[in-house]
Amino acid sequence: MSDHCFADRIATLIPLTAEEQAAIARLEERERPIRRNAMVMRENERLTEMFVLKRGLMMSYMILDDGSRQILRFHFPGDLMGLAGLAFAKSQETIMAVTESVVCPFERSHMAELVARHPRIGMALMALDQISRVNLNDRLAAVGRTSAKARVAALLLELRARTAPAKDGSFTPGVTQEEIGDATGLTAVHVNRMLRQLEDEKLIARDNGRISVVNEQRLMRAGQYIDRTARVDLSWMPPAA
Amino acid sequence: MSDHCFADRIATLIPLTAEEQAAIARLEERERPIRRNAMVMRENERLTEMFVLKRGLMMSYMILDDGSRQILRFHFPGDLMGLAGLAFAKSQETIMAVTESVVCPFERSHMAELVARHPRIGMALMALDQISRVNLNDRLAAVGRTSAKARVAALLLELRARTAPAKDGSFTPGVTQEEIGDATGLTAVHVNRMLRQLEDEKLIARDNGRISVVNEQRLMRAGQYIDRTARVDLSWMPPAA
DNA sequence: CGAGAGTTTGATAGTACTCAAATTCAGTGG
DNA sequence: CCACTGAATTTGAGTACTATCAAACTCTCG
Repeated sequence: MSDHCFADRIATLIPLTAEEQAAIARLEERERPIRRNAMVMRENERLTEMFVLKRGLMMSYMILDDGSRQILRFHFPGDLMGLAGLAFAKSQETIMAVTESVVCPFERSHMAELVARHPRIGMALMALDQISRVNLNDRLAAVGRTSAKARVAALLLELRARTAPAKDGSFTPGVTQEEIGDATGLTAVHVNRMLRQLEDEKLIARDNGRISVVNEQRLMRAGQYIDRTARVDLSWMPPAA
Repeated sequence: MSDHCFADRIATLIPLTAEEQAAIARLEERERPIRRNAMVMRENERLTEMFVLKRGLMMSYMILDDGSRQILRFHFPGDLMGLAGLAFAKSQETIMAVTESVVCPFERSHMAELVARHPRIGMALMALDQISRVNLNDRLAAVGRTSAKARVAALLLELRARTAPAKDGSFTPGVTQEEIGDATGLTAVHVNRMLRQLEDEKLIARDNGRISVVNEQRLMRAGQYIDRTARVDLSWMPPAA
């Protein structure tokens, strides 16, 4: 299973005391299954909750005036969703399940209480959020300044990094080509052509939706991909009280 | 003067006790003047500090493999700079002065102590940071899904909103057309053409670097601009202890 | 087997880029 | 005070990348 609880995620950053773990676990007391294409949050809807994604794949997106969609972020198990709404009365984005998913909803005031009682968790939360912001920075740079092929290559690598790959190394992105396009600022048609090109150049192989990375080095170069996760450093954080 | 201290900024979100104000003020004890084009933080440089921008205009950017630049964010007086590095050992971005500026540097461990002692400030800090993230979301959507003209229009409106305009309503963006291009994912040449087009359509007027918004309604529509600042809501925050 | 979502391919159009050069402007030194 | 300089802006011509439109194809699921 690819279930992940939030405490596990935070624990990858800093060691947690048993008490802290228990406090975080209280955010995840309720579980709610979400069907494919169902939304847990809608643009302009009144905001009260946040969510931890327990299982599945979800995404945040915005719809523009002309009806086009920009996917801002994909959410993977263990991710906190809806933090961006912290300062707003209404949601700025829609959060939808790309595949069958399970989320744990909680009131944002619970988050406030948790942080008030456990400031270290608050700092860890901020750090976690900054990691996802850096990801957003990378995405902006890709969309603003790299070719269509590079953007598709980079997104494939990102999806692979966060999806449990099969033992042969292949993985199922779980997203349609249209979704890849909406995340990278391209049309579905052009995404398809870029995938074919990557395949023709033997950087990837495709078999009915499954994708294998054939030449990781070249694919990473093609996508100007940087793995930030290797460089996380929270050594400056004060130790547990 | 366009000086702004950080406490003022936070105070626009939530009321602060005198003690909280004093604690925040301690982050700003040192001031450092920064010349135009000077950097306070470089990509891949070891990270230890964060900054509050006291005066001037600065920006964060990344340089890609081919040497092109993506501006991620402009910083205005009162903004906290460098928070994105919170979880990393090395900087992911460069922060440079667009105009003469003054910053207040402090160690990130000071930030950790501040938040540990004043959890409410921590929450406010997170909220503040989410506001800037929503801005980044908007930028991504603009770059990914809107026309060149729309992106330039949106950026002009953003710059105007955060720059003290003259009494005739005109303002000086303070950025070159090349910088506008690097922020919006366009070339300087094309930015120039879009400005001319906006001028020809009487949405803006230009006079030697100064820009006046002639038809705000149409410019906002052209840029699909949404003013998020009006919708900030922190009423759920617990009151001061 | 039929239906619908998703993918693939072809032909054409259009937006934005590249390259090159002229022009304006602010600052500097003679 | 003026020529000089480099940065920034402006304009033109040609090109390339990506979008659009349309249709065929494949796969899954009921």
